[in-house]
Amino acid sequence: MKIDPQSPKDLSAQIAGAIRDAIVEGRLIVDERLPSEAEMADQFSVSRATVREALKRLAAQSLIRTQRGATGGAFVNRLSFEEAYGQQVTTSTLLLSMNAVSFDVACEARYAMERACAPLSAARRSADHLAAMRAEIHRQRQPDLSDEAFCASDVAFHRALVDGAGNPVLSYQLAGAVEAMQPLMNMITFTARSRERIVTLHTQIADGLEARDADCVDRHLVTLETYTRRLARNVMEARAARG
Amino acid sequence: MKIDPQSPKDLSAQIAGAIRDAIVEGRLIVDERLPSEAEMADQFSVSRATVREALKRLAAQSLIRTQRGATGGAFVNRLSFEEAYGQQVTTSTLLLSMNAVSFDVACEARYAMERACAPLSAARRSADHLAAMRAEIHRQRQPDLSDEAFCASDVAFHRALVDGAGNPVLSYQLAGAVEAMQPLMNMITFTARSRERIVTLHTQIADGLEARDADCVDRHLVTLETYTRRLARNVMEARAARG
DNA sequence: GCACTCTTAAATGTCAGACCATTAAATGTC
DNA sequence: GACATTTAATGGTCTGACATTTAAGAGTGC
Repeated sequence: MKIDPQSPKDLSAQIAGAIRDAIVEGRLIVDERLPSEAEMADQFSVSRATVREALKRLAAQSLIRTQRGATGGAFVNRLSFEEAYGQQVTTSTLLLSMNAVSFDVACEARYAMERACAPLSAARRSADHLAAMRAEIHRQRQPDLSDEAFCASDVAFHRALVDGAGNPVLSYQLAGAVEAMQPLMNMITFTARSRERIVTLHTQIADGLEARDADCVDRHLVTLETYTRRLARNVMEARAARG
Repeated sequence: MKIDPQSPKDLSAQIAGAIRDAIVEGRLIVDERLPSEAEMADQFSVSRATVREALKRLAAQSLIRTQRGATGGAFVNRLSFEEAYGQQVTTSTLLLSMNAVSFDVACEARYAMERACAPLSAARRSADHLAAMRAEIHRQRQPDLSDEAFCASDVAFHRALVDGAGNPVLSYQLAGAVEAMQPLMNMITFTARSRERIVTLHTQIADGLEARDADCVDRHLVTLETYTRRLARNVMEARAARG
């Protein structure tokens, strides 16, 4: 692994890139220990501080983990679905909030993906998944539930639907889409949302999954999407008229 | 923004977390300049090196960018679809390669999402998207095309299909799924793949999009998925028998 | 021989101070 | 007014030191 001291890029960025490539290409395998910071500083002919900055970059992406002490060091980290999921949510949330993505576009993407899960979930959902969804519906019926808690329960409901497909890759991919929508959803939740309507649709979706009726689930997901998008449009128009 | 010097976590991780939260919650807005490294070192009562390690963590996630010079500093970065796309691909690729995700599971997730795009793409694809797909099909017909180039063209074809839906959020989400599959696909490409069969299916898909026939596109995507998964299964079985 | 304590060494985490490189604005010069 | 020079601010890098954590080894008592 070599770096170019004349490159316009930071040395720490070059070093981080070289190590990242080695991991992606399999030259460094999971749980393998990297050389100590001092050794790498020698190898790359840079100071230890520069090596450390490179390692922090990799740690921020969960590519390595560090341990202190005698047998410590930096180790190639096995990226877990949990970690990947967290990064996915953060990235998606920022992407939506920073790029003025319209509610319509985000909503369309979310429901398109969720509908892709519906047939798989109808075929494979376990009793546990169904119970989780019923529990969230029950919670959503409590009149004294705060708006924030209702939103969180809504996310949990859809998460259970997605997990029901029994495909961890699909769950990971959809997590970002569903969770990143929550801030956008909050914009309309506090004004015009009819909880009763949503609970009814959730119940119909759960019923469809219980009967393993993919078409039924799909139909009601479409209805939910249509309702949500119309709601958002109304709120936007009302705001435009007022402002 | 405060940090706890007694916390078991690294100071640089705490500082990075505090700044990240400020960005996610909107207390720091796009293109806003952070205090200089020296000022932050004062504010947090840490050394400049520690602040720098925190900033590198944020830079690795594309949350900030830095500029040198008199009016330089660290600025909150507008996360572009391009950057998010790149991170998504890296994360997904590592996730699949490090967690022994079976080809079947990854393939199912990928085609489930791609099929979700099909109706949107059939309705909205522009002439440009169609032309891009035809061009890739033409390339795939060249007998002297290397296996790597065929794979890349395959990815480009499906990317054009997804982009045809005209939803950047969907394109971003699917990019990881499609590109992350490529290394897995390579495992079978060099042995059993029939280019003719794949080119035929690609042509039928493009025809369907040209006719704006969503069902036709979906049907042939299913066929492509089935073919791909059967191919992989055969290769695995052959390997198991040989080994 | 076993269990316990102490020492030691290796590694990361942090700090302080210095210098370099880059950049734009301020200043000077014609 | 246009151009060249200086200057100050800032990130990038280096050096050397010390603190903290951790596991292994050495020593000690029974």
